[in-house]
Parts: sequence; C-alpha cells; structure tokens
Amino acid sequence: MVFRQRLSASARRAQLIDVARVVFAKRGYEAASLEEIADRAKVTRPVVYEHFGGKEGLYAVVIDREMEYLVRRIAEAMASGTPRERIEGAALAFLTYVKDHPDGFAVLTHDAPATTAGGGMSSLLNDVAERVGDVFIASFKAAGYDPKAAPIYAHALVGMVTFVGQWWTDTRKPSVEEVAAHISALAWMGLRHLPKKPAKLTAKKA
Amino acid sequence: MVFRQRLSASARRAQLIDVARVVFAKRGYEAASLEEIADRAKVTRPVVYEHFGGKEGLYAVVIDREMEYLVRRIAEAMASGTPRERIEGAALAFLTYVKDHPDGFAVLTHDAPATTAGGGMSSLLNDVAERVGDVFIASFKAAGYDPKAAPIYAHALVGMVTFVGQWWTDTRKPSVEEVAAHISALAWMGLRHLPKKPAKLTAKKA
DNA sequence: CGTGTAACTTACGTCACTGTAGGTTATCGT
DNA sequence: ACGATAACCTACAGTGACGTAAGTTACACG
Repeated sequence: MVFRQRLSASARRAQLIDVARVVFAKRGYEAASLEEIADRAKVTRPVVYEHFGGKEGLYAVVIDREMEYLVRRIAEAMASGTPRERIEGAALAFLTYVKDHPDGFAVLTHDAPATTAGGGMSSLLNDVAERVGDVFIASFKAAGYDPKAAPIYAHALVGMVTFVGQWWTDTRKPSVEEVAAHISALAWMGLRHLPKKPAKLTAKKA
Repeated sequence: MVFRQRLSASARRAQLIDVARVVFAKRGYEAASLEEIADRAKVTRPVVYEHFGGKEGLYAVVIDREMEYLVRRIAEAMASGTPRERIEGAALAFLTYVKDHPDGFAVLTHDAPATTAGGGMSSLLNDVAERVGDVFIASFKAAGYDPKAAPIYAHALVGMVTFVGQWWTDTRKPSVEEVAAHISALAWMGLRHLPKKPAKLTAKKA
C-alpha cells in the first residue's frame, strides 16, 4: 500500500508543472494527455482541472516559465562585452540551457497548439528570435547597416543554435563549451576564416 | 448538385497526397484527421484506407515525396562551383523551396509522429542536416579541419536557413534572393566582415 | 476531540476520431 | 447493350480523451 501523500495546493501545483513539462517534452502538446500527467503525479484528472482549468492552461504555464527562464539567461549573457563576446556568451547560455534543461528545451522545440484559426503553427523559439532581433536592430543602426536586415540575422542565429542544440541532445559528445566555440566562430568569422580549432570561452561565474 | 467525379486509382491517390500535404501543413500530424482530408477530397474515409492503409501510411508518402524533392534540389545546388557558390546556391535552393512549396515546408518543420518508444520526436530536417553533414565531412578533411566538427556546421547551416525560412513565410518581404544573399554572407564572411549590402547571386536557370 | 474546509476521488456523459464490413453505383471493355 | 470490376459509400463498433458533478477522506484549528 503506497502512501498517497496529500500535498498543499501550491506544492501540488509545482509538482504538476514539473510532471507536465516531462510529458509535453516527450509527446508534444497534441499527443500528451492529462491522463498520463495525472497518473505520473499519482493524482486523478480533476485535480489538474482544479489547478489549471485544462490542458491548455497547464501548457501555457509550462511554456511561460520556460520562456521566461531562457530569455533571461540569454539577455544576461548579451548584456555586456564586445559584440563578439555577446554572441559567444549567448550561444553558450543557450546551449547550457539545452544541457541543463533538456525537457524544457524539447517543449520549446515541439509544435505549439494552433490557437488562432488563421495561420499555421508557430515555433515558440520564434519569440526568442524576435527578442534577439530587437537587440540587433540597435546594433545595426549604430554600425550603419540596414536595420531591415536585422531580423534575418537574428533568426539565423537562433536557428543555428537551436538546430545544433537538438543534434547535441542526441549525441552529447563535444562539450557545450566546445560546441558554443564552434558556433560563435561560424557566426563571427564565417566559413571563410574558420580557425582550425576555435578557442573556448572561459566559463562565466554563476 | 455537385458532380461527384469518379477518378482513377492513381489520380485519386495523387489528389489525396496533395490534399493531405495541405492538411498536415496546417494542423501537424497529430491534430490532422483523416476526416478532414477525406472531406476536402470530396471522398469518404474508407477510400483513404484503401489507398494508404491509414494515417501513418499517408503521412509517410507525403514526407517521402517532400524529402526527396528538397534533398534533390539542395544536392543539385551544391554539386559544383566554388565552396562559397555552393553555400549560396544551397541557401537559395532551400529558400526557393520554402517559397514555392510552403505546405511541404510546413510539413517538414512540424513534429513527426513519435515512432520509436524510446526517444522524443525527431525533426524531419535533421535528416537533411545529416546529409549535408556527409558532404561537409569530405570538404573538412580536404581542408585540414577536424571532421568531427562537420556535423556542427552542417546542422548550424540547416538550422539557419530553416528558421529564416519560417520567418520569411510570415513576412514575405525581402525577396528570397536577397535573403539568401544575407544568409550566405553570414555563413561565409561572418558578422565580423559583413558587407553593407550583400550582392545577390544571379538567378539560376530552370 | 469534534468539525469545517481543503484536497482528492469515483463516476458519468460526451465527443471526435480510428478502422472495418458489407453493400451500392458508375464505367470500361466487348 | 450488358455484365464485370473498380471506385465509392453507408453503417457500425471500439477507443481514448476531455471536461464536470457530486461524493469522500484527510488534515488543521478551535
């Protein structure tokens, strides 16, 4: 006979969010079922409805938490330093997130539910790219580049690190520092001037 | 009273594939229903089962067709020329595909069904990146680079163009040639040596 | 030591979709 | 013109998930 522990509202809420993140990561939004989430939390479905109103509500909370965290980390990494250091820092921050929060990353890469009837599905990471784009616009103006091109580069960089992150999740072979060095070398120097062995960035504190 | 045209087996098959691509593009695999596909084709569900055995079978055919086409186009674009021309050609080929076959592209970017119980979901474009990686390994060896890093760059480039392609699908503002010029400039020269206005590649015949 | 409230469960109704069995109609070849 | 066959449809059974109503149990607090 298992002890069916009875948790406080906030504790159960937190636990459900954790469990939901895992399930959404594994199955994607559509294929995930509240049944599985409730089962894993050793609870029945009505509990989930009580706390989050339904599947969409729970998903929204998970997403919001994850986006918040990721964007904050990237923003911190790009807050100071030379342009090159910002790029490398952002790449490292992103890949570190991929390493330390694989489930969260998986949720962000999977399809979001089709909310608005009009368009298709939007990758959550598009939002991240847009925020990066805002940062780029300022830099582009300052450097005399066409600010209309900024979104292109922002999305390109986010796409780079996202795709590499997905690949790295499977292989896990080179360290994130090494991978980040390669990526930022590509982004900064280009294939034309690629160094034989990119120098790793010294790890940041915290 | 609408003429319920009776088609030959192969014609109906072709039509169903076309319709299915649109529906899978809009809804993603999980949320797509054979019901909607059959309705749009002015047919009832059993017809679909007769031809493809079910949802997975139909999806498999759509995917196979699309992958085949995309990979062929990229391979052609990377078949000859200087390294830089190959990069730019590949980017342009990819973006042209995005422009001319938005539904196919959407299908490829959406989640694939979780076939194997073990892992998560695999983006279809990972396969594309792997094939590009094979091409890169040869070039890397020839140029004296570590071939183990080749997959990183391959995935980075595919991710770049994929993400930008997704963004471009929404905005449709700069022409694909312009976008391809920006992307290949980034990939080749890097942010460090970015030109003020990347030169467009002359359009290829056919 | 009761008692009220928060946490949780059992039970139910509904819906959308899948997959299949068996019957119906158009159309092609002769 | 008329059968044979391919193309198609109606109808049904089953499944899994969503969402809700009403009842039950554990725990805090006077």
